[in-house]
Amino acid sequence: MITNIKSHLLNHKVKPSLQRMAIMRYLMENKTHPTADEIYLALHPVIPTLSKTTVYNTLKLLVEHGAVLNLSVDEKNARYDGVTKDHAHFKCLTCGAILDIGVRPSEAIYVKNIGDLKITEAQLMYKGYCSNCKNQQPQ
Amino acid sequence: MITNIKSHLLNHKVKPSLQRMAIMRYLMENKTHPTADEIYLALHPVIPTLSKTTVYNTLKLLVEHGAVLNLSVDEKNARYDGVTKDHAHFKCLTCGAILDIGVRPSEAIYVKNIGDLKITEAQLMYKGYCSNCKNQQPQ
DNA sequence: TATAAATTTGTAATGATTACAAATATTAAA
DNA sequence: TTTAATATTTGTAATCATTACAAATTTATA
Repeated sequence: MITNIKSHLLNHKVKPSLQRMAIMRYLMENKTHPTADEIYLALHPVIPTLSKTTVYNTLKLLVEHGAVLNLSVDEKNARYDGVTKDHAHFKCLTCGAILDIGVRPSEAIYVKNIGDLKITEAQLMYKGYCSNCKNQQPQ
Repeated sequence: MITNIKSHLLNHKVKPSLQRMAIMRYLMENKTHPTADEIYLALHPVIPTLSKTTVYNTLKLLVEHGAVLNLSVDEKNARYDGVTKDHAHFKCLTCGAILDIGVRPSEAIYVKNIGDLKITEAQLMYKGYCSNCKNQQPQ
């Protein structure tokens, strides 16, 4: 069951334009943690007028409004996740795939404060080898 | 007490050239998780012939040999940590400071495998507000 | 010392992201 | 509905971190 895209945006106080809905839908339907460029390449054939700047602007907007997660998993480019609920990520060191995994950082680590620090967010990032790659050498 | 730089490099099978020792020393003495550029700017006055390419090459080499950690905490540039033992990082959302904290991911999360995945590394990243910034608005 | 190998350097390219201003679409006011 | 104001999208040009590459230098070896 795919959540209603428009109401998801409205819930996050984002006005649901054509482009914004397409990008949000893409992230909700594709759990591959795509880059901005991957999103652009996928949507450009569907919305021929779409510009890459709009993809960047929209992702920034969606992240600011909490509708999308920006992952710092990739050294090269930012990656985005339409699933904002608490979860961890796994990056395969061989094929580079980034998978969602069902460990919830906020459950695993019950901290809101460490010393003087006020914690608002905990991203737990695993690296290793996925099932397809664990018998191969790293690239 | 500052660990001997040269033996640290030798332990990691890195030949201790002048430039490599200077970069390694900088990382061990400065726990600020500097970027490549910050390292270059700090060392260039001391080693006038130092080139930025050497800083990049050396950091890459040190990371490959496990002498330095590459953090994916910053969206913009890579950040490096001379402390390679298991620990977590905290990024202040106001001032951008990245602090080491004494939570050890591998202690906090006792996993070597999740499903089919073979875990070799777990980076736990906290975000929030540091003691200096927690009463201010985010930038 | 001569030669080979490793390291460092500088310049030019790459590639992700952003700045900016024009074009277009949407909304509100008259 | 037209008009004006506002928001959104677009394309181009700039920025900036990082890498490619080949020449220069240093270090190790014969």
